[in-house]
Amino acid sequence: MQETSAAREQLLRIAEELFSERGYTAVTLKDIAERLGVRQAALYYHVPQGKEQLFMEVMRRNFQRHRAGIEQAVASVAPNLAAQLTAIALWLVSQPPLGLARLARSDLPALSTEHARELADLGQQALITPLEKVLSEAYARGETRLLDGSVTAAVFLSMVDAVHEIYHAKAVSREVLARDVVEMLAQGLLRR
Amino acid sequence: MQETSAAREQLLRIAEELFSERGYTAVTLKDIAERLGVRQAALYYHVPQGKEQLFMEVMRRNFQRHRAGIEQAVASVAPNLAAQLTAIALWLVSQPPLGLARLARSDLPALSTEHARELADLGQQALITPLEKVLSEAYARGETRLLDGSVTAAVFLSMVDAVHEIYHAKAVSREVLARDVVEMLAQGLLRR
DNA sequence: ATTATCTATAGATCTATAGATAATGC
DNA sequence: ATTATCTATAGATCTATAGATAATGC
Repeated sequence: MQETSAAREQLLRIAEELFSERGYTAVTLKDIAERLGVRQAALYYHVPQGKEQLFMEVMRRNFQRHRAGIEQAVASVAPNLAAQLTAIALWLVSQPPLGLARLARSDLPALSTEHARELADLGQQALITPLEKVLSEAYARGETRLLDGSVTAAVFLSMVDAVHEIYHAKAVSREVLARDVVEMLAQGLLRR
Repeated sequence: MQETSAAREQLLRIAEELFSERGYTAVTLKDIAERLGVRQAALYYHVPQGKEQLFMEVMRRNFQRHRAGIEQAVASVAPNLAAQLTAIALWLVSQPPLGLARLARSDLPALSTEHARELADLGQQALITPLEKVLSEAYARGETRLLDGSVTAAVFLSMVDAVHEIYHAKAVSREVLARDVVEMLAQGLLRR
């Protein structure tokens, strides 16, 4: 692991904000340096291998944080699907947007194949696998119909990610939107 | 309207494929020219104002086609929410991925403010508004609980878009995934 | 001596323009 | 004459490297 100074920490924080917002290809090192208030070349002191290394470090932390955040969210509520999905959704909307579709379609193709594979794996482990677990346990408790876990997990993540988009246009907090979206998925649109 | 030749038509088709897959910033004119089998400079014969114009023309058509496709999908089935959403979903997964989140967060910021606004408006008219109509009519028929139409519309679109992602990883057709996703949303995950 | 920046710049890539060329249609 | 390409290249931008400078910590 790379040793870490306050300045380096700050760089990773800013880089995560920008990469999460606009993605790997749309963000330049100059954009990041400007936000930090330094010259573009100064970034290379902290990240000698350049932009791709910076993105990889940011994403590794990002997924690691999500793995912990989701685990914590699930453990903090009763073993009940709606409660656990709500807790996960609230965690996710408290963080920068995931943008998994953009990551897969725009960002990963711009990286080396090894790095692309690594991030795909980390995303799987941090996000899909924990959700599959929550879903399969809910099924075992008799809460849900039979579902394909990985499909449901991916759909859930994309719904929650949409909250970040909707939030820009609506005068409602992300928390309220997150709860609405989870209820929508859990209960369904149709009257019963 | 620009006059249109077979070669120009072909260019717009290829450009739409690439832009839909990787987004505005990640696709270069050279990428498009290579797929077409011509030199990068040759594109300027068909699109004298360059990359941004090309993207705008591609997206205008794209949204126009979706407006017609969704209208047609809705009209082709019984006035029943599940049926209409399924028809819309099947239409959407038969087309290149929308990637609305990437459009909003990565692509629009790279365009002039006028063009960004135009595409945001066209997306609203082509996708959100028709879905809101379908939802509010279903509510009027007593089929659904009370919902926020624009939130539900945005969530639906992001779920359906996720099908393109999931499809890469699963040995299931987009059509089957689309039906599963709509049923998931209509019925909800929980047993009743 | 180490840490964290800076200036300057090379090299690559990307968009866009200018002018030449070849094929087809009148 | 028009259509559709080409080669060549200017200009802008982006990543990355080299070497200088200033501040702090021993």
